Amino acid sequence: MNIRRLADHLNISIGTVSRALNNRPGVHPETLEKVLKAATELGYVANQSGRSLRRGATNTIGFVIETGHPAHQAGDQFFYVVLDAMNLYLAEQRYDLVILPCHSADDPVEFLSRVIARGIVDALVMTATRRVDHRIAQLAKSKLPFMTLGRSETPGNYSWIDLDFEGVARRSVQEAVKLGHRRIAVGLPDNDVALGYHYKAGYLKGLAEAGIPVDESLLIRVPTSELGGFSLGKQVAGMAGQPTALLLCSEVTAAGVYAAFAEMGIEAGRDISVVAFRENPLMRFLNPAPACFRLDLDALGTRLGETVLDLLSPDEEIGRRRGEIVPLTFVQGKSLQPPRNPA
Amino acid sequence: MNIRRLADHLNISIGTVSRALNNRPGVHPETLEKVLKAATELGYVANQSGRSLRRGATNTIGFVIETGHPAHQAGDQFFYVVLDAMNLYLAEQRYDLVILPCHSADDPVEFLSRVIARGIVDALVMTATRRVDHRIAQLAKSKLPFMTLGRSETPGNYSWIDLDFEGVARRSVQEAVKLGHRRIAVGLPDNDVALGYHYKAGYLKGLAEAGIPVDESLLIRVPTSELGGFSLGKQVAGMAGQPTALLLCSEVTAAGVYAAFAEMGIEAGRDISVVAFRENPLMRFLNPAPACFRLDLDALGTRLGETVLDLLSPDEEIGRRRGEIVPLTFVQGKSLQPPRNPA
DNA sequence: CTGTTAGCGCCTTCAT
DNA sequence: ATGAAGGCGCTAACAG
Repeated sequence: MNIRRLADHLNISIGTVSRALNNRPGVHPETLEKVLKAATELGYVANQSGRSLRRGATNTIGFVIETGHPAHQAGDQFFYVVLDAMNLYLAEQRYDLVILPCHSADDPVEFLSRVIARGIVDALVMTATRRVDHRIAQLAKSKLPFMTLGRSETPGNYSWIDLDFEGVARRSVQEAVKLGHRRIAVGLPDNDVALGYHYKAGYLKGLAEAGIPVDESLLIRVPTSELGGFSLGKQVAGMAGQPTALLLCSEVTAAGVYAAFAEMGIEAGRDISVVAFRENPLMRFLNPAPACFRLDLDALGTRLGETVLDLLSPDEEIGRRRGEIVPLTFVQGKSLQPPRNPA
Repeated sequence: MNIRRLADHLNISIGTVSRALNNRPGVHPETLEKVLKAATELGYVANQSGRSLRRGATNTIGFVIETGHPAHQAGDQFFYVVLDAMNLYLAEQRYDLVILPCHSADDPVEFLSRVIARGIVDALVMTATRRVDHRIAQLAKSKLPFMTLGRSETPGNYSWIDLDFEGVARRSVQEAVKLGHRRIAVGLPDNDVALGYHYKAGYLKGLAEAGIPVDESLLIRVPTSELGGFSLGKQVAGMAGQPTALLLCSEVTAAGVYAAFAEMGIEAGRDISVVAFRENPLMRFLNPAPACFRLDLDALGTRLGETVLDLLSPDEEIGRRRGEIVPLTFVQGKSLQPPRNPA
């Protein structure tokens, strides 16, 4: 079923049918109704290729994920919830959302070249942003509008939304210090992902404010995974001058840390305080409950949708590229308690 | 950059350029080389809309997910690993993979109508299959080839791949019975998802083989989530005639069950034996280690890719629709031990 | 308000 | 081995 057959069926021209279907002005109300009715009955939906070719736009937003990247194996439903809310918003604005998976054996930059050149989307949302991100340089050269979830230091004409990793780290230090902690360890990602740098910056700022000197041995880099968390827990608990608190920049590592502690007979809070990152359903099942930070995933998804569509606005002010930092709320938990021998 | 500009740049016709780029026979080797070189240099990639419109095919496979559906919030990296392997295979066959997310406020059937009619993919992989699945009826009416991950009872001309839920349940019963268990409870999904029926069938078969009468109160339906598992654990532990073993058809519920047991001072294996479903990284951190089943996600992803491309084969035998059940391997764990008071 | 028509980028058939 | 030209389905500009 194409527009010609639909038009023939109605004995009118394809031009009128097209106008009717696209809500263009200047169609007789009666004709409009007839067209819409017939389209529904015959199950007509405009062919995307024809429309895109003609319009030079696809009305589709691409969400790029790297299926091999640890940020996406983070486990819980983070992306599902965010995507759901984002998709809902985009649908209201008559945009489609497709997820473009870049597999682990592919080069992310080449992958993007193809996406850009083939013109399958009008704008992109990038994830797993690195501090220095070649994909951003690549996109900046093209004319395809894009935004990133996560800041990068690579310049370019794009918008971004980032979680307040720096604020979370700083607040975590403050909460620990308030209870008397002075030897505070931190688990950081072992790759170039941007959030690691911001988290570290917040940690350092927090220490500086409290007048605590930095001990490099307390900055521990591990893979962002359960296993990484396990290793982190073992390392921290086995250190010569055992820290009294441990801060985490990822929720998946928390389970690993708890498991390592369990094996060693260490209890979070009582022996070593733990501040996790994002509150998630799994945390409900860690005992004692981890102190962590709450994030409205639904609002984040909607905001992503708004921001990416703003990129396409002809209005210069709306279309202006902008950055936005999403705050998280501290949630008290039994994993954070005064140290046994306050300094 | 389009094919015309590339052709002009080379001072040859677009027909020749197209032939060269598509590996068609009858292009002078020298010309071929020149074209490929220029295409790389100028960053030319065929526009997808133009190509699709002309060819009537997109060289793209769609993977449909429902972002609001519990099957996808299952937590761990199941889909990421499967998608990565599938994508890799498809890329080798020069196909692209896109993920099409159907959001929770959308009607899955309407969503598919749009996907079908707009012609954005050549074939679909469906997930979260229901026992009675309207989407399958819908797709069967269309001419779009598709396959499902998970069987359904809805008829249609499609291929499917399913995990051996029935075999897993039956084997779980056998292992429990072998150790002396007779009161064996089972956690089932509280919705129409197909796997629940197969798991139940295997459970019943296992009981029948062991000559154990069915006690309906031991079939417990809970949401497929950590919280559902938590509720399940509480129910099982609190029952009048407490079961000595509990079988799970989903890995996410395991964490919840363990948490519920922990709160009640019950230890898996010692007090109530537990057989979980799929072995995953998180299980590493449940204590005592759950008995479960191993699945090669990588192989599953590749197999999905092969199966979906087979649908498009002009060779009648290769293109034949077929069903395939993927076996899982039993992995012993300390959560499965003889009951304290063997029957 | 409606009909006609050009052309988006590409591939393929036909002619050379 | 290459060039020329039609047409996939659609929308927008123009003519009526």
